[in-house]
Amino acid sequence: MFQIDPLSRMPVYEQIITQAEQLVAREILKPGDPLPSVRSLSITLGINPNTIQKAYSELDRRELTVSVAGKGCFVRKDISSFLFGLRTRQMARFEETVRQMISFGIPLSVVENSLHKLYANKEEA
Amino acid sequence: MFQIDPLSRMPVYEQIITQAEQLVAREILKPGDPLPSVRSLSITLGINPNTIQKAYSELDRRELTVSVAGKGCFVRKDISSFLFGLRTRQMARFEETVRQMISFGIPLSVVENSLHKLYANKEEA
DNA sequence: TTAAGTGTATTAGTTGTAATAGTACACATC
DNA sequence: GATGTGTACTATTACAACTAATACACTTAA
Repeated sequence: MFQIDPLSRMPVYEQIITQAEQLVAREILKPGDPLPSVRSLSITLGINPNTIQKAYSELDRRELTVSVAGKGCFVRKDISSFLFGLRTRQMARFEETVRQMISFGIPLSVVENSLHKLYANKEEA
Repeated sequence: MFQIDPLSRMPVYEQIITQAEQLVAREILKPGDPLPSVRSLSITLGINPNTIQKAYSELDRRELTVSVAGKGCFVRKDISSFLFGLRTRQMARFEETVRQMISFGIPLSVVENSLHKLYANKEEA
């Protein structure tokens, strides 16, 4: 369910955050579903429990999950607020990327071409 | 000519690299033009000379500049190789961003809309 | 020739973040 | 009561970014 690339520059806890967000966005994880427990996931991935906890805390803060002592960490029943925030953040990233393309003089036609090609093959993603 | 945001998560030397690339891409810096000297820029920005040197070394490596001991650091006469690499790297970044949009379920129409709006206002960038 | 200004190299030390390690506490469930 | 859950805390290690200080080689111009 979760996979860590130790060679990536992205911190492990960020990798977990990103993957959890994607699992929910792709509806593999649905509202009410439990995430692996802090300890079990730490064993599965071979990393320290504190690192998992750091990721889960951030997921709580982003209103994707609710963690309850003694029970576990669950995807929120209402994730509309999270999904809105996720899309907003991603659109901001996209706009920043496009502004760079413009400042680098990359023509719109080239960008459009790439965009359509990627969306055409969206099954593969 | 260069401005550093100390609050940014981006390392100072990367900020310098990015800004130099943009200055050349926007033709504010042209082939043959000198960059500020390591020492003068370090004083202007209030940072250590070594940090500037690290940025300039990377710019040399990316074939944007040529540094000559005793003379200075200059934009290469032939920057075609650099510009090609720059566009290639930026396209890769763009594709990664779009893949995330897809995995987050953001519709193509929304992305297209944003893209065209940004390119329509390209003067402002 | 000399002085000043260039890039370059080396070594050392400081700072901040990521991650680990170990322990302890509070809560829920059976 | 035992087990499994999230949470909290401190200490430690590892690494990258950055600073600091110094030295060297080269170019230019007085």
